[in-house]
Amino acid sequence: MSGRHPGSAVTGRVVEDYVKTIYTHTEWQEEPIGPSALAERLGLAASSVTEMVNKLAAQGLVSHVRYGTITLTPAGRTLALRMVRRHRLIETWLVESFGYSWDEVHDEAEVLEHTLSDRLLEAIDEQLGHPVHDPHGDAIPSADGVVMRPAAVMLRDAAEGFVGTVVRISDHSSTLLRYFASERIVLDARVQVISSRPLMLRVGDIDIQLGEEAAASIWLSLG
Amino acid sequence: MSGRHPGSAVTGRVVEDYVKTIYTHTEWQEEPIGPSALAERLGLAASSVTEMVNKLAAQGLVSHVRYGTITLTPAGRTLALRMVRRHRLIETWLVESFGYSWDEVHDEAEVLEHTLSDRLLEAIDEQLGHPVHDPHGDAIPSADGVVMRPAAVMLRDAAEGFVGTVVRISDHSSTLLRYFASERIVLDARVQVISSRPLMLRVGDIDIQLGEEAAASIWLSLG
DNA sequence: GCTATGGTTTCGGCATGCCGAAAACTCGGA
DNA sequence: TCCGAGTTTTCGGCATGCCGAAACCATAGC
Repeated sequence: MSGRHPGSAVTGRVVEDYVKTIYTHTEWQEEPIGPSALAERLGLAASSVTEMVNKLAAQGLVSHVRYGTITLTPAGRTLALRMVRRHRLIETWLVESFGYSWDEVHDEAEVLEHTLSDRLLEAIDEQLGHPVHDPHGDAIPSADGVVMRPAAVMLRDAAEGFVGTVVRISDHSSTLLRYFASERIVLDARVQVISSRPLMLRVGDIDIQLGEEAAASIWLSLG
Repeated sequence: MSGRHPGSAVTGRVVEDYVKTIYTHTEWQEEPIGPSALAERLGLAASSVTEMVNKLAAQGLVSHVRYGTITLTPAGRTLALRMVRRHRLIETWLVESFGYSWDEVHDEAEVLEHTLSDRLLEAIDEQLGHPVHDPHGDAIPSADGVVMRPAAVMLRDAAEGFVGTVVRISDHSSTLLRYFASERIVLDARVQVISSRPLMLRVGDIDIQLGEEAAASIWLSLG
């Protein structure tokens, strides 16, 4: 659009989604994301992603060397944190104020994170009492971009016999989320790793066997 | 877009805005809207409107004869009422639950009306106790498209000496809205028409002179 | 009845974002 | 070192919605 002078901060649904997705990929995993994984997450063709990433790079939100991975610049990270904050605050709000269950909030938050005004969002934050994590246990960055995160291990990597409380459950799959809830695997639940292969988890006095995806979806408190 | 089989109900921000604007034009005025007036209201070029109106007509939302005016079909009216309901419920909610003043809600509602899910909207309706009009006095259609509207005269058309209560204030201009508030011209205020040309209005024990635009922005109860 | 004026429509163009196919590249294994 | 499988990028295309300029129409006034 011609009405945008060069160098101005260009946002918009699409930019916001790319940047947020790039950020969340590295939130619980070290290696930066590549075009095909990003395309996968966004539900787009790889060619579309390459194209868009070039535009993001031109706007200084992302750095990307040809045939390499994609990382956020400080400006990109700031925008990403802003979007993550919005998403998680909205999820929390839907659960607290409207009785959504935590496997239902994702889609609605995905839309609203782009459309609520700052004013409304801060009013919601206020009403909620400035929560620091959402119903899944994911950290809610503060308005100025500070993230508080508890030390945690992924269940998959926890040693046999390890005892801890659940501090995070990935919201990647609604099905899994519902399953966990039905098995009493919820935030702050005390659990014990009985065995690693196959993975057996004791919750209360019940032992549950979990698969690969599940084991990569739960984080336990460390210390 | 290829993924849409012919004849399916196509919605989307743009369609929703056109249809809603066509509807609200005739809400307090009889003659149907023409392309240039519609373009004016939407902030678009007339040529863009002609184009889009053709698409709406092809989808059965609107009827339009070349060089003539634009009217809603039953399907179009249904969609329009849905959008009006959403807009006004959201405005009411922002005022009631977040302390927005009524001259501040419009822009936010303009965005959110397209993005809140039905579920969230109905939850909000519930929390508000199913209001039948918004903070300006505009009717909120019910979920099944029924509109309750009080009998009213536009202030401009009220006879000298007429006494009534304010049942509607047009939200067309924020400036005007703020002015009215400062003069105690609010919903349910009891007012008297002292003279017509120039228009003098008595509110409480104060007489206020109003201009053309103001006189076309206020409706008084009839009977 | 004719024409001028103003609203309406057509047309070519542009920007954004997406796609699939084909070309370009990387890197591990032989 | 060379090859090939798997990624990444390029390229032409498409859909949506918008614009301005030019062509078109309706009708009021003469």
